[in-house]
Amino acid sequence: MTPARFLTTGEIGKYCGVHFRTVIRWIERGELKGHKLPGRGDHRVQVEDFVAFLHRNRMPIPAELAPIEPNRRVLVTDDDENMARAMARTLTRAGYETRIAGDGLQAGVLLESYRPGLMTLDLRMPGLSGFQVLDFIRTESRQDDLRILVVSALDENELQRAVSRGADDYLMKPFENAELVSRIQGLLPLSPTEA
Amino acid sequence: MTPARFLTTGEIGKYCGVHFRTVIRWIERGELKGHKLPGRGDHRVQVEDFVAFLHRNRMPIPAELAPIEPNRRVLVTDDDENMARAMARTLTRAGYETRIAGDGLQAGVLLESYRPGLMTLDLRMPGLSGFQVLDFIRTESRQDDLRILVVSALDENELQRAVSRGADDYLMKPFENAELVSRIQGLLPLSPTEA
DNA sequence: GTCACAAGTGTCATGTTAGTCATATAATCA
DNA sequence: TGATTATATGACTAACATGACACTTGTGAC
Repeated sequence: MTPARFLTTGEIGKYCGVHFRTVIRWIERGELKGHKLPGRGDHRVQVEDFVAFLHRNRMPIPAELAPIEPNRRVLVTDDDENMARAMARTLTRAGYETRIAGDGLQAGVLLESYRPGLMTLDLRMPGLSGFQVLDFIRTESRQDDLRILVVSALDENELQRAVSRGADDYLMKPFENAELVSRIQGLLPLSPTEA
Repeated sequence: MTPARFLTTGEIGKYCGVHFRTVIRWIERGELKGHKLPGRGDHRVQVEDFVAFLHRNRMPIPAELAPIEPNRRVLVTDDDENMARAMARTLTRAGYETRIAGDGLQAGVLLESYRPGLMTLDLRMPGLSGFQVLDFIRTESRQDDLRILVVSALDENELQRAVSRGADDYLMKPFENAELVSRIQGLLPLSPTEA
């Protein structure tokens, strides 16, 4: 439950690095939507109005006020650029956001900065053992909610082994686009409005 | 709630010894990240962005703006585990904190989660071109203040090229421990109490 | 050396806004 | 309830934005 649906002038002032006196003047000028309470005439601003105000003025939005949108971000890792692009295109059409990582470093950085809800993992990235990757992500990374779909041309035994090491599902190359989408939808469902 | 601290153009001007008019121009030119307030259009800059700006331009950082302990974290990347351990040990003795990344994925994750002030980069990581790494870090990652020390057995020409691609300094293998420490101290100085 | 040029910075004047102070009152907390 | 904190308000002061222009510095051509 969100603790404060409404913000006071003082709170807004702190968020904006501004004196609350200034916030009152913003409200009086109509730049920031708010209302007055009986009594002393305190101002209250709805969080969403404040966020809209911040957005309108290109001001940074504090993380705790940002609306939590469902995670539909997919990180596609594959050193074969064409393959990666094709997968990303398919997923974009299906309603996902995608980023591509062509090597381990990019994958690592994007895992932390892009915070995907799912990553596809090629078990044969150059310089990386896919199993080491799984172990590392499951033990070192703090992303418990990250789904991992292993995509590889290895035989089914290996893929099964990947699942036992921490992958959530697997897909054998070559595969149909529809198959890719359905596997991913199984792991990271989209809400009806997004699909 | 942790409201971000903001600075005005005047405050920044005093910190930098320039007129606030100049600060405004920096912001308009995009060299310093900032945003405007409604009303008069005052600029506000987040402390964190200002510190990054100072770091980028090799300007001294006022102590009161870095209340968080100075960053003395070093990420050692080398696929040769013995080499990595030796470097880490040397740096630990010199007063640094260290983490080791044995492959690109670990390096990427640790770059974002460990937030080192400096990383040593082996130009010959399996599956990674060192130059691609430099490009990627300098363009994609938002860690402007990350120092990169290239450590490699490549010839001097290549190392020079690495510097022109975004590395801050280089060190040829093999090297003496003292040399390693002095290079890193040059890029990421420890305060007297830490040394 | 010097000349021209470009880019960055400081200065000035003007208009507007944001911060400060004092005081009153409501809201919050123990 | 009583004490403390937060907010509102008005008047005043300080700070900032902006445009125009001058000054400084660095660079390259001659």
